[in-house]
Amino acid sequence: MVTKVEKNFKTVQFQTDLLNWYRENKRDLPWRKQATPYHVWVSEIMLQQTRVDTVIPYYEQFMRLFPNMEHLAYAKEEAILKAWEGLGYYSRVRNLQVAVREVVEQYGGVVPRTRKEISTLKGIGPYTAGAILSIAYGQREPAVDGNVMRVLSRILHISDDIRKAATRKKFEECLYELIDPDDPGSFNQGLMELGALICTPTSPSCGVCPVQSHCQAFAVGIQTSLPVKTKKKKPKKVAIASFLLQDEDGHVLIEKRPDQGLLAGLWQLPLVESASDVKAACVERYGEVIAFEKTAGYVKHVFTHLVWEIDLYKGMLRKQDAHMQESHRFVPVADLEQYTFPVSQQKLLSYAFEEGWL
DNA sequence: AAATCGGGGAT
DNA sequence: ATCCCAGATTT
Repeated sequence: MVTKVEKNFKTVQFQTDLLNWYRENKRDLPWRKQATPYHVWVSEIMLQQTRVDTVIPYYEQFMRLFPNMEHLAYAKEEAILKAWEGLGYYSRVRNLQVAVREVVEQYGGVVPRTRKEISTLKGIGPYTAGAILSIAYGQREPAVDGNVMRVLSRILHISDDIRKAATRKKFEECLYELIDPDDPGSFNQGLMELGALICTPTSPSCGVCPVQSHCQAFAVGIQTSLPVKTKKKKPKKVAIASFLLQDEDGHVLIEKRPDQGLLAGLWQLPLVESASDVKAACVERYGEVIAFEKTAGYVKHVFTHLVWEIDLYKGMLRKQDAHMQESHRFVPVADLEQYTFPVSQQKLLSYAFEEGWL
């Protein structure tokens, strides 16, 4: 067997120190009340790239709406998207439903217990597989997220770029040696909790760290220069013209986005990207527009890899003149809340309400 | 290996 | 402004 962790590392003492601290200091989080595979699964999907405080209310509502795998498996897509509205990375909830259906229909309702099998499920990658297996099933499997890489890069003084995929594997190999054999779930959560509460990115609280004596970075005073992470390039700007188009009854035209790609399947005010002649673009798509005007409405919305700079235009469209497409719908203002809108669109709609246009 | 996929909070 | 967050999937 190849050893990844240095011989003089006091593994058992480290496990004890971490677990004692975790048991005393762990936060009282809703998904820790019931650690069934389904509860852990839902929480871990929501927590991907998303902060604990953001997730809590979504998690509680989601478990009320879909209390078990059968409920989620047979829920309508509109219902699961609505429950995810505002949380971001919407493919997560679609993948979750696909995977839950597979468990219900192919695995007899039992979440698979092996890394190999569970990893075939949509949306379950290396981290989530390890989290479910260790927390719900008590298996000695690593769960390497951003917290764990930061904590371990400091404790073990690992300087590999954590943005590279190979680096995550290196941490997993270390963890197969380090992980506590008696309580792997608490050990993994302890590492993450330590990263969230003590071993924070810019100003770690090393003075009160329960594993300070094990930390090689602290020993030489370089904890704040770890982990090493190459920075990524800035998002690209995209000019957007959004249209608030109402018919003679005051119904609003909304559009369903394609089922692939950015914000897939969510609803929005009709929009065009980088049009030189906005009114012409609007008329070409939807037919003759009355009282078309640019409003003072403007929304800047930042995604991970691009920035939408949205100008809001408004006008009236007669139902009989409108070029209607399958993806579009005129809806009464009171019905808007039934649809799932991304945050950028919620900002636009809020503005329209404030102006008294809706 | 690099790009895509949301949104919010801390610094 | 920049980084980070209990990452996974697609290209």
